[in-house]
Amino acid sequence: MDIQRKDVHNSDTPLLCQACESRHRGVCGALTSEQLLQLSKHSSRRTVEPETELVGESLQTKSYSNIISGVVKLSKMMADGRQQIVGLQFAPDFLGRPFRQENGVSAQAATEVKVCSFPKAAIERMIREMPELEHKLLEQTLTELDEARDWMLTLGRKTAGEKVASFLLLIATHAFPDNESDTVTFDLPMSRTDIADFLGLTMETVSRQLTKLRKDDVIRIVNNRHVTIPDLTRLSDRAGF
Amino acid sequence: MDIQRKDVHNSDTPLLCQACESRHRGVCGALTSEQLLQLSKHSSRRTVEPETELVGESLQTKSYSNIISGVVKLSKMMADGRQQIVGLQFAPDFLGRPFRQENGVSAQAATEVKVCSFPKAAIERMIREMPELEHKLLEQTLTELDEARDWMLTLGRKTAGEKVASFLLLIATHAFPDNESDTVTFDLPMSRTDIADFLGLTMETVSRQLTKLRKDDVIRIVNNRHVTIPDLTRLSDRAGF
DNA sequence: GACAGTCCTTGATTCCTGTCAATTGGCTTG
DNA sequence: CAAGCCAATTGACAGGAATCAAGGACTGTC
Repeated sequence: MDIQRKDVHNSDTPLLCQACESRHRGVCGALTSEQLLQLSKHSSRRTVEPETELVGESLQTKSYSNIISGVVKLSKMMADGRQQIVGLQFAPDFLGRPFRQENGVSAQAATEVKVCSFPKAAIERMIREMPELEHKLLEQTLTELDEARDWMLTLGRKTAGEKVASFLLLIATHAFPDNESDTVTFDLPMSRTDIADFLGLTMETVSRQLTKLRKDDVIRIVNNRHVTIPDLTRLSDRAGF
Repeated sequence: MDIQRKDVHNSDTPLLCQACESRHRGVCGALTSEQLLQLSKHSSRRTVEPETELVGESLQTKSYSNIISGVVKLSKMMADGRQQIVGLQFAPDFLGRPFRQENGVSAQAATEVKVCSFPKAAIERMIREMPELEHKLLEQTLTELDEARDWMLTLGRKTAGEKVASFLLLIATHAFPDNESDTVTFDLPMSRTDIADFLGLTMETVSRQLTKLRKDDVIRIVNNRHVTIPDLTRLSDRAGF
C-alpha cells in the first residue's frame, strides 16, 4: 500500500498525516516528512467507543498513541475499589509511558476517541535518533506535571463547591482553548460518577453542587450533559481564585 | 581560579564534581568531563537553612539547581492563604522548571539543604547541545509525574489515617531507598503543619492520627521528630494497600 | 405508548474532619 | 532552675461531605 503522494506543498508527507488534525500541534510536529512517512507505515488510526480501555494499569503496552480527538481519562484504583481519576487528556496529547513497562495508571476513553497508534519499538527508536521528538515529549510531560500539581491543590484544599466549579472551568478552557468571549457552551465529556472520581467526591455531592451553581445562575444545564456558562469570571470566583 | 586537577582516574573532572554526592545519579551523570568543567566554572554550592525560599512562585528564576542533600518542599498557595504542598524533592533531584518563566510553585528547604546551582542560560544551552541531558530530565520529569499521580490518589480517596500512614511510608522509602530490613528509623523532615499541608488535612488531625498509630504500636515517636517503624508491612496496611 | 434500564437528583441521617480553645511538652535563654 | 516561647497534643463542639434510601428524568425497545 502506498500512501505517499506528490503535492506542491507537502511533497513527501504521508496522506494520512496531511489530513491529521494533530499533525503540527502534537509530537509529530517534530518529525520531518521522511520520518513521518516511515512512521506512518506502521501507524494505524482507529475510533473507539466511550469506556474503551486504551492502556491497562499493569499490562505492558506494545504501542503508543496520539489523541486525534476526544477526551481520555487516566485513573488509578485501590484494592478495595476506590477510584481516582488522575488526569484528563485531550488532542493532541501523547498517550503512553515511555521507558517503563508498567505505569500504574489505566487510560480509558471518556468520550468517543480517535487515536493514531504506533508500535512501541518504532517510537522508542525514533526518540533515540531524534532529539526534537524527545524535546516535545519533555515539554508535554512538564505541562502534565504542572497540571497534576494544580489539581493536587484542588484535591487537597478546596471545598466541594470549589472543586465542581474548578472542574467546569477546566473543561471550558480545554474544550475551547482560544475562546474570546466570556460565555461558553459545551457538552460534559463524562458522567457524574466520573466527575466525582476526578474530584475526590461522591456522585451525590457533585450533583448537589451542580444544582447549587444552577440555582445561582452561574451555569445552565440541559439534558444532564449540555452546559452553558454565561460568565466565566463568575465561575472562576466560585472555583476559589 | 583553577579547580581542575590531573588525576589518574578522573583526568579532567572538576574537583568540585569529583566530590559531589550526586555526580552520577543526577542529571550531571549525562555530562562528559569536559562539559562538567565548563559548567562548574559557573556553578556554586551552598548550604541553606530550613524554610529558605529556593524558587519563588511567580518570580522568574535565573538559576537551576541540583539537590545534593536534604529535602525540598514544593508548594502552592491560594489567594486566601490555604496551602498545599505538591511534592517533596530529595537528592539528586533537579530543581527548576525548564522552558518557562513562571511555574506556579514555590520551593522551600524543608530541612537543611545543600544545592549546586547553575545559571539558567548555561543549562538551557547545554540542554540544546546535549540530548543525553534532556533525556535525563525527561526521565526525572516522568518519575515526578508518576509520583504526583500517586499522591493524587492519596489526596482524593484516602482517609486521614491512611494519608498519615502513606506519608510515613513515603519518607521511610525515600530516606532509605535501599533498606533491606523491615524496621526503619528516621527523622521527619518537616513539622506537623507541613505534613498537614502535604496531606490536605489540618495539623490537629495529623497529630491525632499519629497518636493513634503510636497507640497501636505501628510507629514509635521520640521528640516529635524521631520516628521508628518496627514493621513496614503493618504500616503499609494502614496506608490502604 | 407502556415498560425497563440507566443516570441523575433529592432527602434524611451519620460520621469524619475542621474549628476553636486549653494544656502539655520540649527547647532556649537568662 | 525558672521563665518564656513555640510546637504539638488533647478536648469539646460544629459543620460539611458521605452514606443510605427514594424518587424523577431521559433513552431505547417492543
